[in-house]
Amino acid sequence: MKWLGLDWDEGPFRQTERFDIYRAYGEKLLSEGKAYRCYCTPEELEIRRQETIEQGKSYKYDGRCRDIKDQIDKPFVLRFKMKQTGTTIINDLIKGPVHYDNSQLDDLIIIRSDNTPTYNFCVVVDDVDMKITHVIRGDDHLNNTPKQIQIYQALGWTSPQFAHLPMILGSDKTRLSKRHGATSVIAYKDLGYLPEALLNYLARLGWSHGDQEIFSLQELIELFNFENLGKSAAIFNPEKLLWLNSQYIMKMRPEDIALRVIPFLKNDGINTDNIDIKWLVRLIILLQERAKTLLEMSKSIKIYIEDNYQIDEKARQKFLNPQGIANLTEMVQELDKLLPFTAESIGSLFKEFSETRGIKLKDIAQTVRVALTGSTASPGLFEIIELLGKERTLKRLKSVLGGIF
RNA sequence: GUCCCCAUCGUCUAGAGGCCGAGGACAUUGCCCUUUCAAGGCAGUAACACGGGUUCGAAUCCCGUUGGGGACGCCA
Repeated sequence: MKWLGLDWDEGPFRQTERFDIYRAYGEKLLSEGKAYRCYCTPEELEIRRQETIEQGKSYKYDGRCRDIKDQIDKPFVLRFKMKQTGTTIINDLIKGPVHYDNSQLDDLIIIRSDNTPTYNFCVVVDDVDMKITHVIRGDDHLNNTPKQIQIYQALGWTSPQFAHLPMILGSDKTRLSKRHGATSVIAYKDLGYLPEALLNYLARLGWSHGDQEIFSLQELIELFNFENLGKSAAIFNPEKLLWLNSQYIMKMRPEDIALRVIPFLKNDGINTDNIDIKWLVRLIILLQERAKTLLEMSKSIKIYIEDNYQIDEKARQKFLNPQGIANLTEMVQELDKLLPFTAESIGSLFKEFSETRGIKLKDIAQTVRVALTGSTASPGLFEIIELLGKERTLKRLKSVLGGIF
């Protein structure tokens, strides 16, 4: 959450540290006759469960220990006495009213035989104890809610407002979980995603504000509401997240990108201590609209920092052929003479070079690009040359020529 | 199986009975720009699951069907 830029006001609270509170509430319900001791063993329950399933019926605890008056000298759990008639209604902020027939709600265990409380009991007690007004959670909890509502009532408390958000599904349409590829939030950090982008993407999943796609955290805080939340599950779409990430990278200040990309460079074995930040920022400006993630950005930067880049084999065959080498040799001489050494003057030189030789600009440009960066794709060549400077440009080009002859 | 939820382009969504011959975004296709790759611009393909109602009029309301998801633990 911290990585996402999210903050919280209280806690965290550990339920394991609050066991006494839950037990006290359990005792209270027991003494008021709203809960009872159940002596059925897990094994017995399992057998009964199997039997009902075999008969094709839905299992529900039959309440056989409800009316045992005397305390028996056997291990027991505390079960909550659910109403058996009538209806429990959730007035959900998102789903609207949801009705449950009380006859299908069974007496759930609130305290285990080892005297520890169960999840469904803990959350209710916590809400009561901490005077929680709104419970907002995934709609996989919707079915627990009617049971919880009855416990709030038994505790003499009006239940909080509920809002059950739709699930986020994986591309296979099953619930997103640790099992299938569902990368954890922090894994996106390592992949070079910006927390702002991920947060934006997640917020837009199941919620909308007209046609707006990009929201700052501040806007999200101001605009987020229950009315514009959707009811149906959404499928996680990595491509759109990637697009959003690239949008954020394009709009971010290059100085800020520099700060965030440095850890990636370090991670790639680059000594970032002697990097000239101003130079790095200039490079980032050129890379900003081409890199979709910080990781991509880092890989691109590496090419301009380290001179031992690899030349793509296909590119070499296509552009560093005999004609290309001849042109490159002449270009090295021209560049060597060039003053001042700026993107503008370099551009003029290239145009003049191609015109006087009757070749296309892109032919010489691509040849130099491949020699200089190892690839047919890069930011504007003249800017790259300027950024590298005369010395390193010539060093790189000569080394390519040297490697061939 | 039982119960609950949900249903608009491949995906995220706009849509609160007439403004919808359904809008935006991602992806995709074509074109433009161009020293490459991007970015950007323009154009295109593409959806109201189906069947009944209600209404002068339904993507919008009701019912059913189908499909999808979730829950059915001495897990959380």
